[in-house]
Amino acid sequence: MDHNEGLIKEEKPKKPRKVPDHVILSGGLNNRYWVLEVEERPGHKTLTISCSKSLHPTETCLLKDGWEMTPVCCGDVVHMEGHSDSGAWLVDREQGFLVLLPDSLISGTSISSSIRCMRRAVLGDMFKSFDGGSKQMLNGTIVHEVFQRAATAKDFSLETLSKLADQVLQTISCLPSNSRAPSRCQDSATVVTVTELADIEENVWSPRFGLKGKIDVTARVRIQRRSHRTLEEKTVPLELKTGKESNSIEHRSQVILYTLMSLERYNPEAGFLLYLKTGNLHPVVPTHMDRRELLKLRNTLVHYIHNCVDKEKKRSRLSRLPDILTNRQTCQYCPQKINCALYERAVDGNSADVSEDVVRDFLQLETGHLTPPHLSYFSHWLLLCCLEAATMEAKNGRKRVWLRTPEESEKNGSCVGNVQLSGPVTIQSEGVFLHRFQRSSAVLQKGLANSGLASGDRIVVSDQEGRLVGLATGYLCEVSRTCVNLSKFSGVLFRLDGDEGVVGLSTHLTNLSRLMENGQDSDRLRELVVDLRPPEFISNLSSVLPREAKDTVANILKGLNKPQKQAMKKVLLSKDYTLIVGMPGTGKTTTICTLVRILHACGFSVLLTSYTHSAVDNILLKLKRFRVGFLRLGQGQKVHPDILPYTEESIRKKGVHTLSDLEQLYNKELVVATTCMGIKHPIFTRRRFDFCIVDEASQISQPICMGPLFYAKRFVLVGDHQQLPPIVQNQEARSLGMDESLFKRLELHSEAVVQLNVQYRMNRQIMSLSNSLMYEGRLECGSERAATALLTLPFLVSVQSELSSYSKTDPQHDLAWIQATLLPSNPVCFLDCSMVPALESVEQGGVSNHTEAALIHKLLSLLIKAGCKPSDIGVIAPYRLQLKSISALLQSSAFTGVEVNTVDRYQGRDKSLIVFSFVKSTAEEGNLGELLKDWRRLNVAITRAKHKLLMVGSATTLRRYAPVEKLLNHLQQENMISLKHIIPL
DNA sequence: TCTCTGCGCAGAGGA
Repeated sequence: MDHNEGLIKEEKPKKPRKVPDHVILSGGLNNRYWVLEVEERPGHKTLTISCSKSLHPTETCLLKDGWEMTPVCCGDVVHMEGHSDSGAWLVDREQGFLVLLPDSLISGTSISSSIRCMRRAVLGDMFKSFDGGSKQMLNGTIVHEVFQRAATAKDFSLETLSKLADQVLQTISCLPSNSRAPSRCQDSATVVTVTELADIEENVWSPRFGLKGKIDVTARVRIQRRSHRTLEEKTVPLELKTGKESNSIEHRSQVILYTLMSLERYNPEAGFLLYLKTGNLHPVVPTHMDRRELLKLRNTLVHYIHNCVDKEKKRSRLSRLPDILTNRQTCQYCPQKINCALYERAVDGNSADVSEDVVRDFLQLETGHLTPPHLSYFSHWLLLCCLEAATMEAKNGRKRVWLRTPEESEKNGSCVGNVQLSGPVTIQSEGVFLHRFQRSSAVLQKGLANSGLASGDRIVVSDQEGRLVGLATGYLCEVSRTCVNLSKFSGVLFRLDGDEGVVGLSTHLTNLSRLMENGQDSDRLRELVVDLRPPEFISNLSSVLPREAKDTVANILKGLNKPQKQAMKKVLLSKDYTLIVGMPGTGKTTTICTLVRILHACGFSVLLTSYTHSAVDNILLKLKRFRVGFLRLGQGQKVHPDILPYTEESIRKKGVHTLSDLEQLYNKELVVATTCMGIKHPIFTRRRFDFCIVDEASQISQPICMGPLFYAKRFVLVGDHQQLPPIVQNQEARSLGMDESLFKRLELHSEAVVQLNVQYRMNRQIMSLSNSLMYEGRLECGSERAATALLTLPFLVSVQSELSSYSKTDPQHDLAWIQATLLPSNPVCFLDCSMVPALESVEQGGVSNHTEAALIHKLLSLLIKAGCKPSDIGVIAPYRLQLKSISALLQSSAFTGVEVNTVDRYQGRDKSLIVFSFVKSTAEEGNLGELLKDWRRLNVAITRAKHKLLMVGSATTLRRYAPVEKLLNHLQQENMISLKHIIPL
């Protein structure tokens, strides 16, 4: 018997009985239930659910009349609509809804597109297609814009329309053929008149139904029913259509979904479809059946989106998608064609054997140009991205906007609640509004200044009660100011949440899909990236170097050291790519800047990119000084102030009126700079470059790094794989190689690699640490001056004598170790706290070590007293929580300027003096943590100091980390200082 | 066991 029971348990997919930390459950209107059990019977399904994290008490939910087909699993979160009879919910034909995974908001268009093809809707969620769209779509966008502007101005006269059209686009020939104000809808029984516009492009998030969308027009209407002889005022959604007047299920479904998602805002009973070609207004009055069927579609869609990987024997693999349609007509215009075929072959390469002829022909047509290695590269990275996306989704902070109260969110600094509009809303520029918010008087004393939100942050505006979620998004201009239009809510209390956004990995997947396309750019890149075809070089410089540029180039080269010169030469000779390894302190930025100058002088066009905005701007700031012109693409909010004049936004302000003006703006500069993610810019539909340079390349994941490479004939990757790799959150994805950058992958072709090994940052002793840890002695000092540079401490003598006298009066305290530590002539010190002891403390959200923090505080006080400038000091720790505890001790003004940051954030930067807190110190075995196991992170940490590096940690614990052990073994006796007890000062 | 930067968005029509 026991044996049997064991077997049955094994068969059922075992889901954790415990609810994970990030899941938030609740009862009430916006309830969230956890599914504990699913029992299937013919014709119905019973769920055991609970809205309490303790999973007690439980309730039941009976699904029937088609609802039993809902793909709900144990461990899912669901939302219940309808009512329960003492804990027993019923969802059937007549009543109730079940919303699966309600915190994944699905857009109205996704759902309506799933009516025709569920597979397309799922793929559409994964891959944002790149194709610029059709003429009709462009026309649609323009006409929408014109209509909405005319509606705002309440003027539909032909003159106004054509004026507005001119504003939208200078060259326009397509206007709605019927330009009268479309405000009436008549059928025999009712007359509907639009009386007022409440909003344009209203953004709606509906966590109750798991929906989101943008409503073209929200209108106030007067409904006159002949039979009742009554007048009714209503607010309703209006969906504009510029194409054929089809009144199709898709169009109507969109409207039905809009009425559902705005239920809490104004409870519309109906919505309208407005066809601009004819001016006809079609009422859409949703029935329970309509809503029921659309929510069922939503549930199926969200199920596929969330379960794109499944686990078999602890190994994840891609799940099957809904079947491919065999109706070629529907597929003809599908933008997901290639992804549809790729996915089919990626998941099951042999499926072509069993499928129908039409499908086989389709697969051949779309993917026939690809070899098995290509397909497996695609499916491998697709799996990695799906794994990573799942981890990111679980942590997705956006749902906190509706699941957490503002008070809860304020505690971790991501929110400001209880604010009111104060003062008038002003228009900043076209469609951008400036709002002022103020704490309502009840909570005024708390103030806004020290919330976690800072100017430049993206924020989401919602109402305090959670009825109007995601009303608008915008940027925080100054504390208490934002740019969104909310003038209609003058009496409402708002909350502002920091918006991390939902990035997902759609750029990764889009790039991967692009790599598989059948076309010149993709074919070439596939050959280099996937097939690893060896890069080719030409043999003679004279053929690439224009005669008139020779002198200029020679002049520029003068300032470079030998390996830097080699790098320049290699790039010029390359036909495919060059990899530049920039070891710490070897002047990567200078090298890139010089490279751009040379290429520019030769008349080559250059696409200059990096992963982060700051890295892009660092190069541009240098470039600017050499009078090399460039165009900087990207959000002004993120760009360095000194680079702002070079952005498209700023140049446009000076007057770009015609298409040729725009063309000029995009083509004028040889050098265009942006981040790797910024490649969706329209400039890339036209322009190709001679060279693409990618900085920070060893920190960028392969699918992102290849993005800009599509647009250039040759590329240069700059990085150092001995420093930090791309960050991958999902453990399995990391173990399957997601943290291998393209830089690392291509490095096997050593003929393409140039090493910059001459460094000017560290003095000899500091450099030798890194040399023994990572570079096997290859790193060299560029000058005797750099090699011997020491920290300057003008008042050291007085500090030392103070310490001596303290030692004399208190002989039990031997302070000689501090005196030794302070000496500039002792550039590397490891302060061993094993004996103190200085134990770490593990809290939720991180690890810290208060003793190390206190020690660092003392050391810095003395060093600053001895004359070290606070701005020359950097404090580094691997864990955020430790930074917090150190910063807390450095509050006094004496420390202003000391920069406390993580290893990761210090990459690419340096300071004269660096103090590194290892934090980890534990008596027990195990639980070592990942961060310090990484050789590369340690390498970064010890190569940030120019003149002096102080390390604080417990050698006995740290020896258990292989990289730290190697470091400790290298340290000479005089570098190791063992502390016996806590400092007495 | 905790390191973090990118992103505008959903929808613009066509069968």
